[in-house]
Amino acid sequence: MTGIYEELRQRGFLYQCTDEDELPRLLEREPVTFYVGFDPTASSLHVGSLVPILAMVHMQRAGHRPIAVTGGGTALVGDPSGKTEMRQMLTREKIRENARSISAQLAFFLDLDGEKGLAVDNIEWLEGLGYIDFLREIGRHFSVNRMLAMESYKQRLETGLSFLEFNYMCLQAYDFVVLCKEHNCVLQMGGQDQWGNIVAGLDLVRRETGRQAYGLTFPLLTDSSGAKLGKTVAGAIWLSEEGTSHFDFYQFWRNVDDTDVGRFLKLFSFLPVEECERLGKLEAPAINRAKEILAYELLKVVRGDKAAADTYLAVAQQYGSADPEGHIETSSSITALTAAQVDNTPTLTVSATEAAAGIRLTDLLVRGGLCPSNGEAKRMVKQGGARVNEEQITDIGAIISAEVLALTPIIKAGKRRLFRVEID
RNA sequence: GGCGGGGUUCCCGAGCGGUCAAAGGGGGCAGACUGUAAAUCUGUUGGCGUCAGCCUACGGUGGUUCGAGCCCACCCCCCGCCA
Repeated sequence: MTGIYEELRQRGFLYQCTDEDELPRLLEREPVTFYVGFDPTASSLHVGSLVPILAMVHMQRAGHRPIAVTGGGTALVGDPSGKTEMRQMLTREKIRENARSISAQLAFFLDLDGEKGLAVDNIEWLEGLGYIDFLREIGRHFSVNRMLAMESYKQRLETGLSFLEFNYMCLQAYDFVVLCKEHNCVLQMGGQDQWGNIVAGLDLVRRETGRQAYGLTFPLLTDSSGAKLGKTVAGAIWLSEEGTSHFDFYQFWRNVDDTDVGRFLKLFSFLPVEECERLGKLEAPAINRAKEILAYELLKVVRGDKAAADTYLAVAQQYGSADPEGHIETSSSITALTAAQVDNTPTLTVSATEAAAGIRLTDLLVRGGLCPSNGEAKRMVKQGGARVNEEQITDIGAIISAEVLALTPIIKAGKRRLFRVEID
């Protein structure tokens, strides 16, 4: 059996490690308590956080103990690492609220009940810090000269960096010390932009406790065009269902670039590495099966088995399946799903009275959430992007009659987005 | 605190006082081609409206003008140099 470190490496989770020789050995030798920090800057995590989350899941499965730290304290300061400019300051209430919901989301992926893992918020120990005490005990270990030379500040030294943000690194380093003392935590993991903060943390741990700690970073997740994954104009792809519907979440992964399939399967599914690689290398139309598997497995991990099955079947019903005969081999449970009649298509319900009068197509597009405004709906129709039960309609004034509505028609905007209209 | 340079639509960025909802690029969306992919080409990209009309936008507030992103005053914020 391969070790967890090797497993993570093969799956593409590793970017940098502070000690490539010793850490793998430590991980094989004993259960290690490690931590990953999450910024409560939004009320939900988005797909960008999947890399750290899945890394934690793999680690926990291998017997190690994760600490999910929400940065309710550090978010009051704001991490300047890798950012071009200072982020909008959030209110304390908002941060607390965000921290709570993020913490709850993490508990969906990980066992954080205390024994096998735990969840903490660094506000717990940061809030009560006295300024003078902190400067004398912690501040004295930091060299401003060295901090200024760090990569994470480089960009900000050009555009501007406030003293507030400059302190961020010290606080995060202090987190590590606290976690090490209280919970015996000796490993911190994070995105590659966290390297500077993590290294500062290990240094401080050594100075304060004399213990050897480790750090490990994940690669920044980008799609093949180099753009950060999961941010679209419509907004990020969220992990929560309120933020992004099952259907949209599925479609997002179903439409990734061919060249990303294998990489994403390795990172986000629990299918064997060799299988991920084989699926990612499929040619021409067969690659679409790999994308279905990717979307299905992702949805399974993030939203659960039922959501994944229902959504896959609903989409298959609309678009067909890429491999109906089952020629492509996979260990994914997707193979068990065939021709069921579950329908998870997004649905817009309209009242019987308005249906009787007929409803304008543009109104339906807006109400169904496919277009943000009336103007955009008209544009969509005019350009031929709108379809009602596969029939293209280009008249912007078109009214969908009561007879058509009675058929619970599928309204489409473009090829990928759609919903069904039902009469109440 | 002093001097200088800036704040424009999702982002970058252009913008003679009228013809500016605002050039150009990026991104997005749609169409064609495809494989619900990529590349390419085309169209489109503030809101409302029974489309040739109205409303809201060019950091904020007032002002000058028949008329102001475009001129003036004050204020706020950002950047650079100096203290």
